[in-house]
Amino acid sequence: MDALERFFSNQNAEYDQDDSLLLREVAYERLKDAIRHANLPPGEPLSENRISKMLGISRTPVREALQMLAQEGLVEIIPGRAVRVANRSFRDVVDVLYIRLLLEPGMMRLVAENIGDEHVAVLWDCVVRMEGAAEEGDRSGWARADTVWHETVSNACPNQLLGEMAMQMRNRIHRYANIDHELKIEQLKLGTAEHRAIVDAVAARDADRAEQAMRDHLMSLRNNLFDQLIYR
Amino acid sequence: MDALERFFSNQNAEYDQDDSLLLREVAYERLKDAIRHANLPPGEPLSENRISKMLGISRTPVREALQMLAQEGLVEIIPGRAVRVANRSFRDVVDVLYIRLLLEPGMMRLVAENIGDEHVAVLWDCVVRMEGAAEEGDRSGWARADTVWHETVSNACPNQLLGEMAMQMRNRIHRYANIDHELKIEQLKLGTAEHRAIVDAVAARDADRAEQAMRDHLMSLRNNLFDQLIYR
DNA sequence: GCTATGCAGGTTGTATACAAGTGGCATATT
DNA sequence: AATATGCCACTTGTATACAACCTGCATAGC
Repeated sequence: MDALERFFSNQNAEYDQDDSLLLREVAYERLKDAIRHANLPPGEPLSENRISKMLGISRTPVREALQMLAQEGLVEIIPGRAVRVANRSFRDVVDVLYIRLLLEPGMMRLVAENIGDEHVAVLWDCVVRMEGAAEEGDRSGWARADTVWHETVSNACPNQLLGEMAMQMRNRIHRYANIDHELKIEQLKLGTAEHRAIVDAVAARDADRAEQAMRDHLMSLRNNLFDQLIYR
Repeated sequence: MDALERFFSNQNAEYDQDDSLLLREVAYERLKDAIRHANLPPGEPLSENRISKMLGISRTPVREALQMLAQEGLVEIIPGRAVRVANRSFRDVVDVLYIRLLLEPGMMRLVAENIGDEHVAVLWDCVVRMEGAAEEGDRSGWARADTVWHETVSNACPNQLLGEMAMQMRNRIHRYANIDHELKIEQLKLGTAEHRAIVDAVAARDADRAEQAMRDHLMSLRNNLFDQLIYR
């Protein structure tokens, strides 16, 4: 029983009621979770046969789920030979961060101009949770709040496609770097402050400031990541 | 025999040697061409069964090709009910153009800093062809040169993912608007001049100017499209 | 004339069967 | 001992079979 099998047998209960009615969606969600949370090493082979048996469904929807994940860059399909957890390089992280720096400041501008009060409230709540988690050194709690924060922003973006693309880009980086467990406490605090600055601007519906604050946040993230990734 | 069937029976010869060895790739390419060049109206139903019979392959690779196209926004899958040529709205065009305005100036900066002389030569060649086509009022010739121009830029981008995303965004708009046949001659000439300005900057490896020239080009395109789309 | 019902054809979703190819290991051979 | 060879388990790719569902139309009933 390897890591993947263990992950699925532990988490069965949670998904039993996840009836999207489309098995490929179920397989997609479960595989995505598995790759992100089961610490599957890059290069780990993903056999369609084994996965379909683990999930109790046939190969067809599993195959389709794997192809979705491939288009998102989470898995790598070597035609006719194998399917593996994507082996992202340092270069990929640099590339994705460059794209995020192009997309997300512009997204934040739209968000600031259109966000509703409920979404602002969620963002504030996330910031509060991040502050608490940073104080307690709770990295995974901080990461969860961070994820909800970014999801909220993407959902609040009136340009739906832009929101989706931003989320996809963020997911790519997080998968590779396992950022959650590598940031120092002081970096969590700094990141929290940056999020707060962004929400400040958004709550004031100040598009210029929101855009710039997001840019600052991403550049800070880039610096942190470079430090982490270069010296290890 | 409907439009789709006619398209496939006319174009069989061209693709007989397109042995990607992966039937889903073949189906993908052929469907993509069909949607873009066979004037399939938005909403046109695409039956997996019929397509697989037309292409002489089974439903499985056709299905997978359709799902790829869905992720690119070219077709729309209504789960359990139908697959149709995507019905893009005016709003989608606005959204995609906003994204292009975020991505492509930044891409142009990278291109200007890294492009090789061969690519520059191709870009010049495209501009020359566009000038000729604009003079002669040859819209489809102009569109072909324009497409090659943008493909070349995307390929010259050292950030590969960024290049791919830019191409995808451009494809979305072109499918919806059928831009080729709607632009006025004067707009072709203006567009050509804008392309020339960009290549000028790129050839001089002037990243700032290239970025701004691309931004100008896209804003001009946006204005043209709005004029076309609003008043019809 | 109008509504409801049911049947028929077609659609997608899923499961399964089959084919072709790969890789690794054990064995045989030099 | 080292290398070559052949087999076997396993992989993906494709084809096909089956089930559930939806849609539209025709018919029956009011």
